[in-house]
Amino acid sequence: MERVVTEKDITIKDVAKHANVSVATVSRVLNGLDRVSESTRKRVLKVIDELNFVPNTMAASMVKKKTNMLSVVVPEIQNPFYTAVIGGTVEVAKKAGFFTLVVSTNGDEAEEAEFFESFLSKNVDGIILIGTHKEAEFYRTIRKPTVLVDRYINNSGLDGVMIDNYRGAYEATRHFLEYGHERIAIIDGAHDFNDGKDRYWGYQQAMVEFGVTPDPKYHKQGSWLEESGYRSTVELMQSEYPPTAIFAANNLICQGAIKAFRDLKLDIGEDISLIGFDENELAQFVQPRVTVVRRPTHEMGTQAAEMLIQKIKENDADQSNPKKVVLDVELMKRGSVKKLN
Amino acid sequence: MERVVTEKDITIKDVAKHANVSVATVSRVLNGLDRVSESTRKRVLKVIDELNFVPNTMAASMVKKKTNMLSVVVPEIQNPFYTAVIGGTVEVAKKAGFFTLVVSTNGDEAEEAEFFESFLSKNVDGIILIGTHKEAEFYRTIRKPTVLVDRYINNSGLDGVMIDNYRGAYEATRHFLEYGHERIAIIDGAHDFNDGKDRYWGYQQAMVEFGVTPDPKYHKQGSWLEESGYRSTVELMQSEYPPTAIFAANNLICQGAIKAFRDLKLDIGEDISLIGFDENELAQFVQPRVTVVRRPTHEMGTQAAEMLIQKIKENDADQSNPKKVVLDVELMKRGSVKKLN
DNA sequence: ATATTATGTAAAAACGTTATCGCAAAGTTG
DNA sequence: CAACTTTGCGATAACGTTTTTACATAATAT
Repeated sequence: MERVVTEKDITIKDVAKHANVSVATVSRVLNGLDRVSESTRKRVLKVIDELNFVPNTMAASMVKKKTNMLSVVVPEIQNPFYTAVIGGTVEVAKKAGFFTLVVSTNGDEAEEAEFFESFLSKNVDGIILIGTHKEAEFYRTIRKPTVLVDRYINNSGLDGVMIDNYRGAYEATRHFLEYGHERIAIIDGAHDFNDGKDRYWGYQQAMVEFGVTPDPKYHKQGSWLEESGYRSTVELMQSEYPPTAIFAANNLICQGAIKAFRDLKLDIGEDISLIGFDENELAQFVQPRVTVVRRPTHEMGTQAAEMLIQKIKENDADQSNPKKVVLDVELMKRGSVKKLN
Repeated sequence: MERVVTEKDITIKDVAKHANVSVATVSRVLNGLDRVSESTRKRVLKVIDELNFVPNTMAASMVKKKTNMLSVVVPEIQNPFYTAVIGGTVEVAKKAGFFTLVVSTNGDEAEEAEFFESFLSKNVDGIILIGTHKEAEFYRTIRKPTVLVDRYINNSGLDGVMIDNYRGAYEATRHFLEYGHERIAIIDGAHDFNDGKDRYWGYQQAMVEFGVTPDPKYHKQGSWLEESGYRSTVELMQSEYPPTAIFAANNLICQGAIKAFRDLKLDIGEDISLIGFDENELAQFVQPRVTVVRRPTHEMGTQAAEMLIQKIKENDADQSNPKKVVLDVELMKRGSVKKLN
């Protein structure tokens, strides 16, 4: 049986032998930091090409203690918000010569922990993390340059790129109020992280400022998923005093609400006013389109990657003085809010 | 300044020293293949815990020549079809003890090639690939267990998990024909890969079988993106003899068509009949919902991962006898096709 | 009691690189 | 032309594991 010689068997030693130089020299031409005469450089390069040699980066990074890999850890790879963030980080990482590994934890603390125990977390040069763990303790044990995205954990000691959730919700609610709404409902999920809390808080603040007392029956708290948004919307609209306006605190809840209105035969912008948080497919589809709080998803990814790479270059895993960046949100006014005054 | 001792400095040697055993013994308890007396096992384990030792998997895999990592390479991480496949592979990979690295090539041949030159491709135990390259030559140089998904490249020598694109398109078209349609249009993109070709082919076959000659003006070939689907739909509907039915050959094109109908104020299932390929958000939203050809996206991922892991275990990078699995598609009949007869 | 086999462990050689020394040969200075 | 500097390269020690070989000691068989 004929045996095919695969490239992986060829090492730097073979190259050295064929080129009549030492392995050190081959390594030098490979990395190009040290001076090598032009003639030997050419010769070595030629042999490398002939033998189809590809260096074993694993061995290299063992001694260099660098892998040129980042990883970005997200709760859910199917959510467009997260893929947008991923897109951003991959983009800048690549420019800086880093490869990006994507890990999805399914929002499960155990899976997240498992990742940090694994091969990856140890050999990656840095981590971009949209965390699932709630306690700061977990984050403090991370011994790697790390940047949190979206959800910031107080006392985690880590850098973070966030958006102003408070202001986003505040602006949305104020928009309702300025258009004369008072029976304004908010649909959100668990307040496990700051983002959720802040959105609720922003909503409340705006209400209070306009002299409207937030009514608990207009706060529907379920999960952050579409189905929950659907159910909450139906309940609200079928209650005795249905709201005239609904703030859907994330993209999936908003989609649920839109579907509910479709099934309840309620016209958005007419029978009911709606503002969503984050862009989503349906918000852009229905007529009139739905006003949403937009955040710079892609930019969150690029920002985080830039900060992380900076940290890596400075060899900085220091957790004593975390840097936080807050990006701005924007209220995309479209036709889903009816003017009552 | 107080110096924090980080875990990464602790090696198997330290453990050995503290436990009064040799490094070999520590390795043995770590891997558990060799017999170690219960007492020393306990002792070593205790030290490992105390010192917070975590083995450097990089070093390990260098000698083992195994990393327990797979990678899945997709053209576009934002497309839900691909994320579904990813979800499937990650699921079974994890069960088998493999970590999955996700790489997105943006449908760019150069980026794909770059990946195969990089660290990852060399140190991963196997690859699941939704390829971007068109020539078989590229695939024949891959010296790793690899399974192609969705797009099969003839003569690549690689295993593949595909679906029956031909039959999917055939069934869709036949459905139109059986409901009395004759002016049936197809909107697709470039025929770069088999999937696209086969879908067009299936459409044509059905037409011919029903004695309807496919009219070239009803074949709109643009890109596979939403915008192109939108434009093609508008052109078709504004032409002199608009079709009564449209087959949108992928998820994005279908979304484009739905948006076009909205803007043209055409009622789906009434003014125009529509069948899409692949599930999508809008197809499930509009009323009536849109009939689509459904393929088992998640299962494509799980199947591929199973085949790959099998191959890895058998240490099989043989390209002489590729195994192909073709999964079945299903026509999800909903309300978007009007009966004309 | 002796020969045989099983058990538990240590020592050392890999794995494929890079980094540190060190030493010739060639180039530069005064 | 002697005394330095460069320049170019080879030897070799890391890096942190696993694997192989070898060798005691304990258990079992005859």
